[in-house]
Amino acid sequence: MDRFKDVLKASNLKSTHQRLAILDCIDMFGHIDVDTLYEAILRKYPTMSKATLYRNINDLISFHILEEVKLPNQKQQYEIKKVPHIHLLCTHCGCVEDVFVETKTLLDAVKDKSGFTISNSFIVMNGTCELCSSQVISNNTQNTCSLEMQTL
Amino acid sequence: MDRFKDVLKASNLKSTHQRLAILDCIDMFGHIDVDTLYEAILRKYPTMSKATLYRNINDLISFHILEEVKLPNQKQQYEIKKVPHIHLLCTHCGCVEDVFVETKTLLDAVKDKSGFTISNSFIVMNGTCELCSSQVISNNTQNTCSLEMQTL
DNA sequence: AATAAATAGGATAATTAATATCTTATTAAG
DNA sequence: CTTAATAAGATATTAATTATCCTATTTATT
Repeated sequence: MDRFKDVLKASNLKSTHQRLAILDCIDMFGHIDVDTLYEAILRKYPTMSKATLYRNINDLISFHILEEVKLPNQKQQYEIKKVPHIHLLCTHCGCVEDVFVETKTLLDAVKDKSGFTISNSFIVMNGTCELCSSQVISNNTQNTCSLEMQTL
Repeated sequence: MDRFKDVLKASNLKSTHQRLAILDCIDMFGHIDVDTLYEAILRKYPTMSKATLYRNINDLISFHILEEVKLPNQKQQYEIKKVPHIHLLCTHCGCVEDVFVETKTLLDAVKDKSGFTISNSFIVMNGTCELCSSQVISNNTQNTCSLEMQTL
């Protein structure tokens, strides 16, 4: 069940309920900002302090367990660190999708042109997701592609 | 001299000294965060209020004259809006370079795989710039590739 | 299981960042 | 030069983030 226990242990971090809740919740949402995360966690742990949330997010990032996701015109979001991938932000419904596509060709081109040694890339694309495209979206209708959290 | 006067006029925005200073300064630095920008502008306009800076940054963004630049592990930066390009962040000296490389192939691949209609892409790469690569950088030595502002 | 050391959590205060409000000043058009 | 529109500055307010300090929990060891 608690695969994140092992992840924490590997970094010599204690498996507190709060940390596991944070990780499970982020994992479930895929991508989430601090406030939404806090709200969601409060339902399960009404006593969790916001300081604890901020502290843990920062700690988990410094141990490379979490990763920040910076999206244009959006609050900072976080995700479980995984293999490199591209983020797609639907500007209609706000959902964020991951897509795994080969980027080596682009990185090589950039390297050649700039002289930079590239170690990492962060790619975000704006657009319209398949669901939103398939519907005629009225001005005040919004899809909600993002998961609701069922159980923590 | 003041090419930004025309830019402002085109959006029916008044050419105040403050706005021109903000635009000139961002243009000179290329990429800059709010605090550095404020500091730099204070040298020329010691009376400029921070509220004015924030207000103008937001206004200029909404008129697509400025654009936010989100870099990993960095404070939010801003640049003059230009044609789409890739940002390279040197993790040694902190400098940010623009590089103009064809991305259509990647966008098409992402589109095919995801079903998203892509309207915009934001690409940042981390790495080591040419100057830093060419030097043996000791732990506490940092290049300063970023411009110092000479005249505003 | 009980104990103890290390570490993390919670509450709160403090700091920092960003925005809103209101009055005065500046811009730009006539 | 005058005037209407808009922007600036000062300040207050709100929001976001971090620091501090004391208590609680975890985990290794007996």
